[in-house]
Amino acid sequence: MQALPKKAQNGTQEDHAALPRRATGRPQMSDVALLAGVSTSTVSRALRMPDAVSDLLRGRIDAAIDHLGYVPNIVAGGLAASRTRVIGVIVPSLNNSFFAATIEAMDAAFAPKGYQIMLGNSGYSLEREADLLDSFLSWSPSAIVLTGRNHLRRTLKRVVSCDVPVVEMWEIGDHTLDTAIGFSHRAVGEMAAKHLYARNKQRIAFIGAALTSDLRAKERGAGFFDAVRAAGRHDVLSHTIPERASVEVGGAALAALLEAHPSVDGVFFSNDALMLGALFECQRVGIKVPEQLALIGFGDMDFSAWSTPTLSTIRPPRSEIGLEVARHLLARFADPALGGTTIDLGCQLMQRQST
Amino acid sequence: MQALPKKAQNGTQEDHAALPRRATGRPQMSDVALLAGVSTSTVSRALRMPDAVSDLLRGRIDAAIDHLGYVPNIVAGGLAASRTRVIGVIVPSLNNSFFAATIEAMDAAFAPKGYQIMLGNSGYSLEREADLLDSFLSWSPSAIVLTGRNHLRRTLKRVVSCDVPVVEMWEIGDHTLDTAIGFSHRAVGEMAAKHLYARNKQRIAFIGAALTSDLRAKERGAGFFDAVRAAGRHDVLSHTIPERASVEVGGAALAALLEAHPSVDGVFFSNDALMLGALFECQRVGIKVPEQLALIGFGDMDFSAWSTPTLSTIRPPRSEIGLEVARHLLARFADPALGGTTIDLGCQLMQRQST
DNA sequence: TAGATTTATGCAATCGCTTGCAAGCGCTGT
DNA sequence: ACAGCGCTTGCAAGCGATTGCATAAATCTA
Repeated sequence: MQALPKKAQNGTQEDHAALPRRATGRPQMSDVALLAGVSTSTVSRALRMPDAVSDLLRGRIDAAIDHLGYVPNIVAGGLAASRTRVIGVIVPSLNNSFFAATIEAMDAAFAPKGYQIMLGNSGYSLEREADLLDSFLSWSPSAIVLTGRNHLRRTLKRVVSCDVPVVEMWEIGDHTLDTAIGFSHRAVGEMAAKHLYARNKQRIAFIGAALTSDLRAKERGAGFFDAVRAAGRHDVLSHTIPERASVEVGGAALAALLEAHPSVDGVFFSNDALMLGALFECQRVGIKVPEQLALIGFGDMDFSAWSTPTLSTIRPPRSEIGLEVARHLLARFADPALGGTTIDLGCQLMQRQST
Repeated sequence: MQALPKKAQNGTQEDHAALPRRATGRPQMSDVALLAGVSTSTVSRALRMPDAVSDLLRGRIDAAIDHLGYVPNIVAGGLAASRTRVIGVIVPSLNNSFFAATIEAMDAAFAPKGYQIMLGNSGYSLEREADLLDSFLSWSPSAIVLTGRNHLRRTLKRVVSCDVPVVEMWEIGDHTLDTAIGFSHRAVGEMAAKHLYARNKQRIAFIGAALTSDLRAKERGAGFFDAVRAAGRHDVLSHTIPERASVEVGGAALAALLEAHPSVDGVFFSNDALMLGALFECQRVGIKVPEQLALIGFGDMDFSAWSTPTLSTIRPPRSEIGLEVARHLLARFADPALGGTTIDLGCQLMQRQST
């Protein structure tokens, strides 16, 4: 395809000669080298490891680069180096502001170092996660970041056979695939239950959404029940729904819970959105919060601190996770010996008016 | 592949010879070719244009591919073809659920066709947008998707000089860089004002956040004022704040507006989050919604349909935009003659209890 | 049945950069 | 004066695919 679209005069000086088969039209490293009077290897080094090149040449090269407006071809570089500065990140959802904050923070830390996040959305499906992983690996990424500790066998297999740094985020536990950065969801559930008891609530319950796919939410529920049992109560009250957590389903879930167990006086929600829906339901039917019913959630979403009443919740280290993942990986690229660590960033109880 | 980490037997037959300098350890196209008894060009064609290859060979190739678990090296392919199946998408924010929904939809449409979205977060900065564009272009993407119609000169320059399909989303207008898919924010503002008047409100106002950077929100405000003036009112009431829209700032903004203009009886918010904050403020100080004060927002966020009272809002075609962008681009890859269109997806007034 | 087309393959030349290796250079110590 | 050392630099061989062109085989005229 020569004629119309592109032009491609990347030849040495005469552009009458046989045109190259393809061309990007942009200046390339050899142009920079020519202009600076050095070889391409030196240009490459000036870019990759600046202090391996003398000040004199580095100056000439830099000048040539911005004279030409040279932008390296990352794809060519990636092929030659057989790895790209891509970080494959797989999250279960984008709509969920938890992960959005984590990704923003991660990206903010990676971008200045020249690493590009490649985002994948598994939709809480482990199958899809495995597929995404495969397609990410074909980019020869510098690292892979997965959400949670639960993966398909083939995911694990691929990941170990590919010898690429992997970090699991947003959840920690005993075993570790490689590196885990997050917090214990079980501890979150326990914290919620203990807090409700501390606020003198007697019959406390758990409302969870989409627990079959959102295993971290399920863990929070399990931690909650552990604490209930540890307190000597044996009636484990809960209402769970198959739908994804949202304000919409929160109200109905609360209504259903109260219908089944009218004496409940405190509720822990697997997610703040559910709790907000429940708060609206309380306003609708005239339940006093927190006097009649105490509410505590998870996530510390935007609205929780500013609703009427304000909502108690447990705040996960959303951006901290992203930042820490980036930090860890960056350190590891510099020194591959690192890795295999588990970092617990903990969670914070935000006590507000609803409890 | 067998031997543990890397091994690299991509030689012709004897692997005792000097090992290659580097190797990925994964099987490559030549392995597939060898096993299927064809040349690599045939394998490549079987992958790229299946019906250019005979059924017999295609069968053998497919078998070889999944026998070896071959995954093509996208980077090598990208270099050879001088373009990758990457779509560079730049949005102003990820936390904002508007764009998250658009991206999810776009990704869902692109992924099955083998295109990978590369996401960039400009943080509402045009400078950063331009930088991101540069770094995306060095990936030789198949297309670039930008948010909005407002860009730096150098962004435009780069984009035209690179001869890559570009679509601007979430906003349309008269001029078009290449293709625009979205809706008119001015029309949204007008719709809001007209609706408030239709509900018999007399003194209506606009509350906007971060209008200097969020030019689409500003447009919505401008459309609102247009309609106010068209209705013969000349006191254009508004309160704007520099912070980004959030539930937090919505309450304070409403309080400030009412302090300055106590007679206001209807408010249009540049964003639903602001409106929710204002609703909480109303609950706090005992303002009756909609009797004393009507509220209408923009975005139709998760909570708007389920709050107490439910909130009127104007719903943008969030996922529709993503889907349409993907559709357009996919069609265009097949037939490069397309392009230069503007698609207005419109917005929908969701009338609820707050007006 | 020979000649003209139309497929279906393979050959080999790239795509634009990275990097192992070796050569060049200016010093130092003896 | 020269071997030895460290630091820069260039040479050239890849990295693993894609694809223009040529060729072989199959199909279609006349």
